[in-house]
Amino acid sequence: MTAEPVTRHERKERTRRALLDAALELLADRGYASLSLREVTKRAGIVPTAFYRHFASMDELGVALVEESMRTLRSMLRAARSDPRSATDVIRASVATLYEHVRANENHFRFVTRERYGGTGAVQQSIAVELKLFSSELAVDLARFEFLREWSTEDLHMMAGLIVTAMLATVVELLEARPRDAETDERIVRAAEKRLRLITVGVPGWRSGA
Amino acid sequence: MTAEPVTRHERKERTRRALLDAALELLADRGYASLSLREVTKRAGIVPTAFYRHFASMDELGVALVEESMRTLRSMLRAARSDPRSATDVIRASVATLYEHVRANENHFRFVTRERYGGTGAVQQSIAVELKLFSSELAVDLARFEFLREWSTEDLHMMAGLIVTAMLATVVELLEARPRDAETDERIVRAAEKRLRLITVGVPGWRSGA
DNA sequence: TGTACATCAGTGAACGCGCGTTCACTGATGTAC
DNA sequence: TGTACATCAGTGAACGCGCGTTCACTGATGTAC
Repeated sequence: MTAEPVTRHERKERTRRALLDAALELLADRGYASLSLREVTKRAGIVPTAFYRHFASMDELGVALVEESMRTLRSMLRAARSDPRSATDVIRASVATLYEHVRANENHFRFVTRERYGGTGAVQQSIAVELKLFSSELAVDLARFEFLREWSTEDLHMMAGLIVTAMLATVVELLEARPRDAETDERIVRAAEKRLRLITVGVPGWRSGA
Repeated sequence: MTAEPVTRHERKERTRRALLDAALELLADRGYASLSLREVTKRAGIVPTAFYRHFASMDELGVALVEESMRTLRSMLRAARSDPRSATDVIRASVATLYEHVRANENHFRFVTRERYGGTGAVQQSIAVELKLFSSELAVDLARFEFLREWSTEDLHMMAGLIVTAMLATVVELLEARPRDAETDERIVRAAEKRLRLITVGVPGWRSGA
C-alpha cells in the first residue's frame, strides 16, 4: 500500500489515457464518426466539459489515436525485421509477428482497418497518410532482398502496397475470427502465408516491363 | 411534351428512388452510420415522416443500397466473363471492365468500399455476406482456366479473395484519383494490371501443399 | 518549514439544435358499381 | 361515363432525448518568498 503521491501533471496524463482508452473500447463495434464526446467522457469517468482540458475536439482525439496505432504498426515492422525466425522462413516469421501483434493490440488494429476507408474526416486522412508512409518503409525493406535487387522503385512500391493490403485483410480476418480458438487462428495464419507465397513465388518470373 | 399520366405506384417508386439516390449522394464523403433520416428525406424532397412509407428504418434503406450495389458488381463480373477483349489478354480486359464499371457507378463502388469494414451494423454485415458470395463466384470462374485445373477448391478461394481485395484497393484508388484526368486513370489501371500479373505469374510455380 | 497567492483539472447549470418517432390529417388516385 | 367510397403517399405539429459548447465555479496542487 503506497501513498501514491501523484502530481497534477500525472493525474492529467491519466485522464488523457482514460479518454483514449474509452474511445478505443467504444470503437470495438462502431465507426469513429458515430462516437460522441459525451459518451467518451462518460466512459472515462469525467464530466463532458472536462474533455476540452485534453483535446480541442473529437477530431483531435481521433488523430491522436491514429498516431498511437501507427506506432503499434511500426513496432511490428521493427520486430519483423529483427525476428531470428526470418532466417529459415521470412514469410512464416512475418505472418507470425503480425499475428502476435494483432492479438496483443486488437483495438489499434481494429481502429486502423475500420477507419481506413471510412470517409474523408480528419481521422481517415491521417490514416491514409500514415499508411502510405508505412507502405514506403516496407518497400525499403523489400529492396534489401537479393532476389528483388533489380526491381524498379515503382515496382517495389507496387508490391509493398499489395502486401500491406493483403496483410490488412488478414488483420480483419483475425479480428472477426469465429470461433475464437487456436484452430481458427491457425487456419487464418496458414491462409495469410499462402497469399504471401502466391505473391512472392511469382517474383523470379516477373518481367518489370510487362 | 407528354402528359405523363403516372400511377400512384409509379410515384411511390420514384420517391423510393429519390431516397436511395439522396442517400448515395450524401455518402459521397461520409460513412453510412453518420447519415440521418431527416437529412435523407430533406434531400429527397419529402417530409421526414413520409420516410416510413418506404422503409421501416435507415438500416433497411442501407441494406437496399447494398443489394443494389452488389447488382452492379455482379453485372461487372458478367461483362468481364463475356468480354471479347479477354481472348488476347484476360488481365487487361478484366481491369478495363472494372475501370469502366467504376467510372459509370462511382456511388455504388464508393459505398461498398467505404462500408466494407465500417463496423458491425446491418449494412456492414450485409456487405460481408454479399462479398463472400461474390468472391465464390469469382473462384468458380477461375476454375475454368486451364492452368488452374489442378488447384484445390480451397486454394482457388484463397486466390479469388486476394484478387477481390486487390481489385477493391484499385477501386479506392480510382475513386480518390487526383487530379481527375486520363493520365492519372491510366497510371492506376497499369498498376492494377501489374498487381494482377504479379499474383498470376506465380501460378505455374505454385505448389498447392506448400 | 509556513504562508499567501496562482494555476488549472474537473464541475454543474444552461443553451439551442437536430434527431427519430407518434399521431391525426389531407387530398389525389384507385376501385366498385 | 358518372358517382360514391376506399386507399394511401405525403403533411405538419409535437414529443422527449442526446448532442456540442459556453460559462462561472471549486478546490486541490504548485510556486514564490
